Amino acid sequence: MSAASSQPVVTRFAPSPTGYLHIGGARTALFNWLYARGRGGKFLLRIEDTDRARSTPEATTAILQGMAWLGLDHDGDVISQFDGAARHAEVAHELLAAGKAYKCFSSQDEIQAFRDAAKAESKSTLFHSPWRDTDATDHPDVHYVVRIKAPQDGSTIIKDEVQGDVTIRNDQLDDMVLLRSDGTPVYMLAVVVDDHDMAVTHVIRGDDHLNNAARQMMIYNAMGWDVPVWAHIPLIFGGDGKKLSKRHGATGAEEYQAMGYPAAGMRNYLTRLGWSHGDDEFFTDAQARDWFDLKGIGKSPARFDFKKLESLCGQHIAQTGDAALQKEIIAYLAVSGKDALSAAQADGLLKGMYCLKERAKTFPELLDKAVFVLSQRPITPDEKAAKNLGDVSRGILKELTPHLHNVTWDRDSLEAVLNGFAEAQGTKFGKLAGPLRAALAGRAVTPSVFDMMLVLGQEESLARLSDAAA
RNA sequence: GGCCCGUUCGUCUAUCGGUUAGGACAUCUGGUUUUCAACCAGGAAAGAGGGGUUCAACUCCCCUACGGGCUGCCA
Repeated sequence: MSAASSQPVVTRFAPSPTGYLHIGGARTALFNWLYARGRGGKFLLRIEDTDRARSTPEATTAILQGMAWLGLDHDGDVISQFDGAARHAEVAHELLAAGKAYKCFSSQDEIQAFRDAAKAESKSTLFHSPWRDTDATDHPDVHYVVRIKAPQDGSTIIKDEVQGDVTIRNDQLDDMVLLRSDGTPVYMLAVVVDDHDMAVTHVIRGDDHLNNAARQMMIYNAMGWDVPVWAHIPLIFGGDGKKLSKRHGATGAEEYQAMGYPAAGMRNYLTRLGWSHGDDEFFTDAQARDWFDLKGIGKSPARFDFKKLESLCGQHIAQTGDAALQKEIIAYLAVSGKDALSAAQADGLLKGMYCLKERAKTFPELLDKAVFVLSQRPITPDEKAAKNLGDVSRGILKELTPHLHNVTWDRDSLEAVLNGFAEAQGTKFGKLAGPLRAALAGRAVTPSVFDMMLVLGQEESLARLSDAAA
């Protein structure tokens, strides 16, 4: 085991700024965050922007926003990998000086020709540079790349916390390029140098990097550096078992935010996707931090299931404090481009939150249940509600209204009055509910009639009732 | 092509050689109810296939099938 296990934990998330924060990347970030936060360690963020053609500042912003939404706060400054280019090159030169790397003068055309030929003959396409052991006096005066001298026999064992020990024969490793012919470092070098310099102890990343770990270990070994603890986690698939892509719907974190899923529910779902702690399904952030470990991560890819996400989100909404929920909903409205709430609406929403949050899985759903408190008089009933406001119903409402003028406006009194009124009419309260919903909310589906009256208050409730009865 | 990884109910998963293979989401049935949701009770539902090892295999080994990854002067 590496020396890293006895040091304070340092993890990092290292996305490429070529687009939004992919939901799979978000989970990788979450795992790193959870691991570090649960152990009093540090969670670092490094933007892998060495591919200048594809990297954009907009993408970096999108990634930062996605992480902010999910509450994944990182320690220290955001590090740009590109900024470290000189240091990366320095390491390559160090390796060159130590005879652990060499200058290769083969042109890309030559290499390509070799690979094409090898492929045609179904032979290994690993390129063996003829320059590995040539004397400097034989070097031509042309551009060259710097390649590492890969070990030629034996094997490399990746001790992975998720995948177990993975053995790769060294003859499967080629003398990979460290510095391009223009002198710039490649990614494979940059990650290793950065992870070492940042003192990263645990590398938790997608398993598409599993094989790369063996290549990267060549650099660690050549430099005499400690190898970090590896944890290569499986990717997330769409519901059909294929790699999660646009046709599955949302792939960007901000899309989930715009769809109105609460961040806490998202964290819970993403944490549980591919990781388990016995039978625990619903948990708080504090529990997640306490429980999260590498051993609990599964080895097979998991499919994204919106139904389960919603179920978990519903539970989180129900457990979140009213004021915090109101704040999150206001933020949701802003990012999803919907109309902002007026001060009165925000106030009403907060007042009604106690009964709204019990019955919504997403913010749009909650807002839909909240129309009664967000609307102003006069209330225009929708089609279904209108059916409950026929002549007979209006007559009943007209008769009922006076009974509500002198009651104490609390649940018990209201229930007593309405039930008594129903009884007097020779009917049951259930019959009254439809017209009352229509009058109070203009809808056929609403929260409890009593809750609405309580939230709206006596004056407003009576006004709406009179409006409808008129 | 070569190398590497994976495969338990529809889905996420538990199990770490001996269990009636457990839970959750979804689904079905019944109940409660003031609409919707929620809630309560119950049901159906799984070890990819084939060989070994063992008294005993979902669990260990091998092969096959299927899925995925790597094999760049991309990250």
